[in-house]
Amino acid sequence: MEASAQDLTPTGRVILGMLRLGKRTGYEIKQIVDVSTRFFWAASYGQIYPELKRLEERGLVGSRSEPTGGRARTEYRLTATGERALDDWLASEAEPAHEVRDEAMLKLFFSEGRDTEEVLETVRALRRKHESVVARLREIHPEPVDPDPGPYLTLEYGLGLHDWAIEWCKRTERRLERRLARSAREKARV
Amino acid sequence: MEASAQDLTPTGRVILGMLRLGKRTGYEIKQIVDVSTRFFWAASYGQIYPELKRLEERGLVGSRSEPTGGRARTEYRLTATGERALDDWLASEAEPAHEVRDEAMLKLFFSEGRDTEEVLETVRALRRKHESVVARLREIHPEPVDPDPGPYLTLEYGLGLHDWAIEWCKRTERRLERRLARSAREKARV
DNA sequence: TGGCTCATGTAAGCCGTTACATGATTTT
DNA sequence: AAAATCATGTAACGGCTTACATGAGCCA
Repeated sequence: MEASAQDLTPTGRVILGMLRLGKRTGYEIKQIVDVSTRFFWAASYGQIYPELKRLEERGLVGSRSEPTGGRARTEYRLTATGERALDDWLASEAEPAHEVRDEAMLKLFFSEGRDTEEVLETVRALRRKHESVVARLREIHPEPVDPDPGPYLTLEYGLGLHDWAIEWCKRTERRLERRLARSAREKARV
Repeated sequence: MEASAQDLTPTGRVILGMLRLGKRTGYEIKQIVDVSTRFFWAASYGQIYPELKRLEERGLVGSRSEPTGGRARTEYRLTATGERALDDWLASEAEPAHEVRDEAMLKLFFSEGRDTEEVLETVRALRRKHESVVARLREIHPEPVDPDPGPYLTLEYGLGLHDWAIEWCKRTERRLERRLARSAREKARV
């Protein structure tokens, strides 16, 4: 039985993809993940190093010791099997995983009856969060040009999505501010 | 030492929140999560039942056996301490967790050089996915009216967000279709 | 009477983060 | 000389999903 796309672990996918993009060491993979896919797919050292070894055992990657002076360093590359597994995964029509954990939304869900001022602070914090993501995304590529699929496409998606979220926050903040002003007026009347 | 908001586990938060909304059994909590928060915060039986027991040990919830005929059934309710923990969490200014795992985006990130037709299929599948989410969200509340924070606010967010994603997919599909037509013309010329 | 819903739980396993440990090289 | 960066790894723990196991009540 051939190793198929379904056998790739989540972190295995990132690793194979990054190796094809020319990354070589576990360290390098982690660095690039942290400024690219981590906005929709993170990976930690605790996953990357063990997974590289497992991928090697399964023949999807090969390794070579390439120290920098006295500093240990292992370069990895895709094998033909690994490349096939990557392509199979990319072409696979299995329902792609999509998970979200958004604590701010969970707070808002349970916010009926809370002080408007407090809720407002939750929304403002959420907006600031999305703004900081947008800022970091803009740093990555200040001048998007490449119309092809690949890193630019997902960057553009991220920018658009977080921009939308910022606008939603602003609208919601205005709504809550009006509520606040209204209840202040009512209080004054009493 | 008082139990503070920081001690609440992720699932613990959902449970306390749902109990305040009037849910009573683990089963009921799971049912409601599956048609509400699960779009931004899921929970499974394997987490809910053990967590209810832990919350009880810590005094944040209380339980009472309330069988339906011969069918075992345990009703839970918030204690004063639990209510305080919930409020503390809602008001806490700790950076709220925000995690995304979007396999479709990961595929697109690694899609440089893939057949345009294949990439197009990935984007179409993504659009269908968002469309099905929007369809399910619309079923929940066909006529949103409530302007207050709470379930309606997050529903509105979900609808807007997934709608935005659908539009992005459509734009991207058109872009890729043009690319496909262009390369078909070029091939014809050769 | 058969299937669905209500209801509770456990066990195995996967996946992941954090913190720790180590040490060389490069930059300031 | 110190701090940052390059580089690799492990251990402990947390959290979650899936599958399994069980059984009562309700409806067609």
